[in-house]
Amino acid sequence: MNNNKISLEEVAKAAGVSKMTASRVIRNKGSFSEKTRTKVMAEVERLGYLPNRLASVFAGDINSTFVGVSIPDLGNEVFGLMLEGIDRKLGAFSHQSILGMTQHALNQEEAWIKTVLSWQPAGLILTGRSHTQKSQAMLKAAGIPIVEIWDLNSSPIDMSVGINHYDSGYEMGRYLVGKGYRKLGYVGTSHLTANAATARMNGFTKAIEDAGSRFTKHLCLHDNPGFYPGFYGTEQLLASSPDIEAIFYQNDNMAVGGLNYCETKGQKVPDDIAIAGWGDLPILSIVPYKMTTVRVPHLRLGRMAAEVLLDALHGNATRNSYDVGFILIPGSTT
Amino acid sequence: MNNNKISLEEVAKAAGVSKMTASRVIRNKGSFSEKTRTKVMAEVERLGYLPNRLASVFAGDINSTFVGVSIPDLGNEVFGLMLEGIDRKLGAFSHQSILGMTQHALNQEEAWIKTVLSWQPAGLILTGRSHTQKSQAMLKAAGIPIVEIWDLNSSPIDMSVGINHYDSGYEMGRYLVGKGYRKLGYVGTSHLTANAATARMNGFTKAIEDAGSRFTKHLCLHDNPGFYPGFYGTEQLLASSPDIEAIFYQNDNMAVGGLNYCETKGQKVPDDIAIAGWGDLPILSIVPYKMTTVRVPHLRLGRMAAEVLLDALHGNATRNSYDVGFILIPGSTT
DNA sequence: TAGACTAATGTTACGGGTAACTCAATAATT
DNA sequence: AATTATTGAGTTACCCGTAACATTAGTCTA
Repeated sequence: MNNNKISLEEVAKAAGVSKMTASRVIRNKGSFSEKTRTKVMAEVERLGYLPNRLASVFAGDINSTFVGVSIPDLGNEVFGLMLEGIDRKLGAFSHQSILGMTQHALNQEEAWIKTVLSWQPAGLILTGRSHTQKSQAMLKAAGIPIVEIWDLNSSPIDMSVGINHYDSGYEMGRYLVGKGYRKLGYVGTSHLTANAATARMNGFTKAIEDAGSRFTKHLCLHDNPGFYPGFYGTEQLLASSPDIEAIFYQNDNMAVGGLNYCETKGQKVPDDIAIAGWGDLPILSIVPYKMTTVRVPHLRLGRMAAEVLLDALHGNATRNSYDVGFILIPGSTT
Repeated sequence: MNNNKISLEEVAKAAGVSKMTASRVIRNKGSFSEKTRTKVMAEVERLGYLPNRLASVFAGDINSTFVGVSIPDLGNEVFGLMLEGIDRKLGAFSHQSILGMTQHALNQEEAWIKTVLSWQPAGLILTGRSHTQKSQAMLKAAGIPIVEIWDLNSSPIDMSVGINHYDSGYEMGRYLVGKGYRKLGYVGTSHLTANAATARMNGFTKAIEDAGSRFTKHLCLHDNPGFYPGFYGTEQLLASSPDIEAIFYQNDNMAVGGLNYCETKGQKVPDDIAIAGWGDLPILSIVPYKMTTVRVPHLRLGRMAAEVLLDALHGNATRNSYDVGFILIPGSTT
C-alpha cells in the first residue's frame, strides 16, 4: 500500500515462514504446527500487524463485511432508533455499517448507492421503497441481499421489513370516524418524494371516504415534522377550517405542537378538538395527556432488518416480506 | 472478483481498447480521443459497469474515502445531531462514514478501531478522549488524521474538536452560587467509563467548593439520561436531602423530568427549588418554562470535526485543538 | 522531408492478500 | 518394509485496477 504499514510479508519474513503460512496462522485456517503459530503470532504482536481487509476481500472470493445503510436523516429520532437497532445487530455479527443520508432525495440515494456498491458491500439496507429507475437497476445487478426497511413492500427488490403505513393511516381514520368525528384534518410536512407519511395520509383519507364522510382537510408544510410546525400548522389549518373536529398528525412531535396550540387558545382536548399522533415517540412521555397514537417498534424494525440481512448472507433467507406491525393506541386526546 | 460483476477489462474489450485506455476515460485522466471516450462510455452505460473501488484504492497510492466515526449510542439525540453534522459534511466531499457504536465501552471501541483500521480508512472521528492503551497505540501507528470530538482535548492523539465540559460544569456551579444557592445537587447517570458528563459534574463540584460552600449531593443512576431517570432521580435525591435548593442535571431531558417531579409535588420552580439542565436539547421547546441550560452547538460540532478532518486530508491542518465553545443560558428555572 | 514534439494508446509490473496446487516429511496401515 | 494417509509448509497464479514506462501515429517546425 502506501505508507509504512506492516504487511503480511514482513510478518512472515520476521517469523521465518512464507506469506501463506503466516496467512493460515492468522486466519486460523488450514494446517500449521503449534511452533509456527507461536512464532507468527509473536511477530504479529511485536510489529502491531493489522491485516488489510481490502486486500482480503479483493483476493478472496468472499464479500466484505460492509453493509450500506441509507436513512433519510437523523433529525428525526425515528431513524436514529432504527439505525441504532441495525448497527447493534450488525456489530454483534462483525459487520460494519456504511452510513448514507439521503435527505429524502431519491437522486441523492442513487448517487450513494453507486458509491457504496463500488465498495463491494455484503448487503444493503435502504429506508423507503421508492428508488429511481437507475437505482433499481443497480440494486438488482448487484447480486447482494438488499433490505428495504420502514415502508413495507410486498414486492420488494429483494426483501422488505416494515409496516404498512397506508393501513396505519386507514386504521386511524376508521378509529376517529368510529369515535364520531366527521370533520377531519391532517397536518404533516411534504418532502420531495412520495414517502411513508404520504401513504399514511392517503390511508387516512380513504378510511374517511369509505365511511361516507367527505370532509378532510390536508395541510402539508414545507418543514421538518417537529413541534413548531405542528403548532403553526394547527393554527393555519384551524384558521381556514374552524369547524374541524379532529386532527391526525404526521407524527407525535407535530401532534404535541398541535396540542400545545389548542391549550394556548383555550380549546379543550378532546372536547373541542381531538388530536392524534403517530409513532409513539419519546416526547409523549412528558405530555400531561395520554396521546392517541400509533405505536411502531422502531428499534426492533432496525434489528429485524439487520437480522433478515444476516440470514440472507448465511443463506437462510426464507420469506422476503416481513411485517413487524403497528398498534393503534387510543388515548385521552380523542 | 467473485460473481458476475462487470470488470473494467470487459468494458475495454467491448469498446475495443485496452484496460488502461478505458481506465483513463472513466477517470477522465490522461489523454484520449473524443471518439474513444464515446465508445468507452457507451459500453460503461450499456454494461452497467461500476468500478471496484477496493481495487482502485489497492492499486493506486491513494487512501480510501472511508472515514470511521465512533459514537457511544444514538439513543441520545446529542450524538445523533453530531453524526448528522459529520456525515453531511463528509458526504458533500465524497467521503463515507463507517459507523461504530461503542455503547460507552472502551474495549468495544478498541475492537471497533481494530476492525475499521483494517479497512484502510482515510481518517477517523472518535467521540470522547479516553481510549485504551492499545487503542492509542493503534491510532498513533495508523498514520491517518484522527479527530477526537465532544470532549476537548488539549493534547489529543492528533486533533480535537469539542468543548470543555469541565468548564461548562464549573460555570454552571458558579452561576448558581452567584444566584445565592448554597445547597446544591447533581443528578446524572453513570456509565462504565469516565466521560464528559462526569467532567461536568466535577467542574460543577469544584466551582461550589471554590465558592466556599461544601454542600453538594451527587446522584448517579445506572440508566439512560432521559426524562424518567430525571424524574425518579430527583425524587430520590430530595428524599435523602430535602433541603437542596438547586439541582444541576446531566442534560435537559433529565432536567425536564426533574421539573416535572417538582410540579407534581407542588414544589415551586424556582422559588422552592431551582433546576438547571445542559445541552439546550429539543425537549426544551415544549416546556412551559425557559430552562436554565448550557447551549452546545451539536450539529456544528460534527460539521467542524468533519471539516478539520478533511482539511488534514488535504494537507491544510493548522491547529490541533478546536474549542467550539458553549454558552450558559439563564432561564426562569433558576 | 527529416527531426522533434505531442497526442493517443498499449504493455508491464505491481499492491496485499488468498485459493489451489505441489511437495516433503512424518504417521498410520497392511 | 512398502504403501498409503496425513500434516505442515512452500509456490504460483490471480483478484481489478493504476502508475510508470513504451510505443505508435500524427502534427508541426525548420
